[in-house]
Amino acid sequence: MVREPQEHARRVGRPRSEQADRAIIGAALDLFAESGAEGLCIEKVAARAGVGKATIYRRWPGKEDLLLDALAALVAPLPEPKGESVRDDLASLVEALRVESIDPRKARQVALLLGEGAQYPRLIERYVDTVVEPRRELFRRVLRRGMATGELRDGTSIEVAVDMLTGAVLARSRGTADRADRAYARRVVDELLIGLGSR
Amino acid sequence: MVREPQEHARRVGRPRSEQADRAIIGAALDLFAESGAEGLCIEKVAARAGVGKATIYRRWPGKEDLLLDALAALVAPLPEPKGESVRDDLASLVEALRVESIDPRKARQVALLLGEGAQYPRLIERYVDTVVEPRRELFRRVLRRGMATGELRDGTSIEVAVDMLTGAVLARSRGTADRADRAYARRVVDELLIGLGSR
Amino acid sequence: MVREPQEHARRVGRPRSEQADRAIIGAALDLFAESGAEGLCIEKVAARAGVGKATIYRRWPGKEDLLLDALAALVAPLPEPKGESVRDDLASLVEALRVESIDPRKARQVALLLGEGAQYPRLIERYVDTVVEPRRELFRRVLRRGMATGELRDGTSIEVAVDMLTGAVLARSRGTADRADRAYARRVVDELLIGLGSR
Amino acid sequence: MVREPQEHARRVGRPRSEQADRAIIGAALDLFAESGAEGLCIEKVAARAGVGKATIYRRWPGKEDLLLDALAALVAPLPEPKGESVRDDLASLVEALRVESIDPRKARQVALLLGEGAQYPRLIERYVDTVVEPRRELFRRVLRRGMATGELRDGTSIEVAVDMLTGAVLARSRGTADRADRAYARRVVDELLIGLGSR
DNA sequence: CAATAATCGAGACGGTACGTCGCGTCTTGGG
DNA sequence: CCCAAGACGCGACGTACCGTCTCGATTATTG
Repeated sequence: MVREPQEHARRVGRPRSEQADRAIIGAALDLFAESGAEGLCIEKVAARAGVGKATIYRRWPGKEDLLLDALAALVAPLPEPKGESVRDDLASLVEALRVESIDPRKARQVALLLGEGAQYPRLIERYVDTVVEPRRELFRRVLRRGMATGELRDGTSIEVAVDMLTGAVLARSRGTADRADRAYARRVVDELLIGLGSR
Repeated sequence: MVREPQEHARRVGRPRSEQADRAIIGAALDLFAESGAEGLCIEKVAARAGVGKATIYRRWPGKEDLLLDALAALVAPLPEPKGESVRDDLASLVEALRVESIDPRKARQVALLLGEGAQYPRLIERYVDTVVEPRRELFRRVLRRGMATGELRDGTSIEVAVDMLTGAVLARSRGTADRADRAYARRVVDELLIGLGSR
Repeated sequence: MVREPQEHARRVGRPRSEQADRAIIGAALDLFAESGAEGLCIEKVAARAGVGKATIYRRWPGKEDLLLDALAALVAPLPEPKGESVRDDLASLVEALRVESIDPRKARQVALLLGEGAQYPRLIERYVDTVVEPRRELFRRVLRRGMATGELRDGTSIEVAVDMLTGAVLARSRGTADRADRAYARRVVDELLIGLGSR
Repeated sequence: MVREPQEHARRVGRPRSEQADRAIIGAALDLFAESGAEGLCIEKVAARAGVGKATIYRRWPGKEDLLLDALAALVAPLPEPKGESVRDDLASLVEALRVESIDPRKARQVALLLGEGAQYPRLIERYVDTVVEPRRELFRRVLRRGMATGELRDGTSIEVAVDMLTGAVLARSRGTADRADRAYARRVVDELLIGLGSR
């Protein structure tokens, strides 16, 4: 007899409706886009999704959790580095972050997690695992490759470099004026590669 | 006619109680520290401060505004650069940011403003003016001085450098693991000064 | 100085709105009349009364309590006995009960109290004190007068007689067929006065 | 073609489980006894009976119907009159009613039907047919026998007499104080037989 | 010094959303 | 066709806060 390949035993009872899943996530994203995190309330999500409130609470314990899952559906993968030039690859990654940071939905997503992390450590942990870490790993791979090919100086701290590259976009996204433009990514990468120090 | 030396005309009637002001701010900070922005509600602030709700609404239009004022009371000035070495000055500024970022109250403050900015542009604007900009200016002054003294390479982009220095701390403050340690600030500054590129 | 005639110290804060009181009771009676105890829900009462739910819950702990107070507004006093003939007086009291028992609202009121008494002993107690007992006392006074004037036999048990007179109406009000008619009250009184036994 | 002797055509497929029937009725009675009609809900009945909700709805259209059937299981037949003395027979019937009325489950049963009758006329009708009428008929038979044997006065109204005898117990069961005691039944019967009037 | 006027605490007001519970129906896989 | 399990849309529950609005009682300034 063949072992059951599924991780969990098949649940008894009526299975959850995937259509309801989709309707809820869709309604949540709509409402979030229209009126932000404050304006998102379970009652309206349920009404717009054509779903009972209990159907939502059966899946998520509260609105933050729902919102997180909904926003996760928005996470677009960063572009795969082309592998030709470390400078170009880093710039295209930073540029992708910059483009995302202009979307106010992404900004709120980051803030939600950054701010409520202390209250919902489980959520932030999952977000870091599924979103932040894979993206940092992309940067790391490029940086390691650069050190291997000699494009980058030996002995550089990869983690610190990742912090500066991704953090620059975060720092710029605060405030409404002086938004980063298309040239921003390249300038960040160049400054970091060349170094501020005189030689 | 004599010019009124005060900004606003002197009001008749009973003046507002400064004791109430202090009690409200104190209660708001307590509650924010205990349960975060979500857990902070005017009714609890009023109850804890021993104050009527109207006394709060007479001063602030809503909870965000109250919260912002309360949090502003927490903003500590960054250390004044000593002016000896650009490398040391930058490191001490970054270190001050890092220390702040460990305080969950500060993390929430940043996040609240970063995330709800789109909904409350007036608030974020004021925050940027009164908190963010003065701090960036400190970094700028050190960087300009470095370029003047020759410690820093000419032609570097000051704004981009500020982004990377301050953003690195932001990037690190996401997630709970791999918290930045005391040596972090110096490493960030050194990597940036030396540059990642090989030469 | 004159003693304060009010039983309780004047409450601080905004006093409760008597208009809200009336609107709530009115809406509750309307809904009860339309759809019975099952159909009466606080949410609808609030909506029809143009009142927040909290305004109701501030006054009554739940729907039973509200309903009881609302129904108490329906209690009409029994007719005062004329004092001429015991037979006539009893008949007119029984007739008043019979007329009431035809009103389905009264029937439900009785049933609510009779049935849920075990769950809400406080309520049934108050109902008995304010409604049942005063009415029984009316019967008792007539019966005592009859014994004093010689219209009634000495040694009769007043409580038992009250039970039979009022209970007959209760017994008849069960079921929909064979409703008691106008002559019913007199027949009950006559049968009881004459006695069933042959002599 | 052979006539089907059973009332309903024999159904194909798996027959209904009699064990489920019993478990449901038992659970319903338990819950009714514990928390009254309000506290009885199908979900709890199903859970306690170890039965799916559909299994209940396959048998009864709603909770009232289930409750009625469950309560019918509680109806004990009144004692058969011995036929020796009308006075004794009536007293034993009234006494049986009195004993029943002390059981709070019976009181609620009566109230449920008395009060919700207007909303569920089908139910009250069936209850009157199957429970009330047979009991009244017992009283009637005794009273008719009494008139035949001369123990009772000719011309008495049997229906009115039944109302008074059974209603007295109803009237007494309202309120918690002054519960009827063992001697109550005999006193009711005697007062009625002798009559209140002086002679 | 009395009148005026804004503030104070308390708490009720009409609302909105919360998260829970129960309804009666429907949908699984299995007997 | 029945069964246990449990999800479904629905709607009422009772609670918590929102921001506003009276209350009677306190202060200051003004006439």
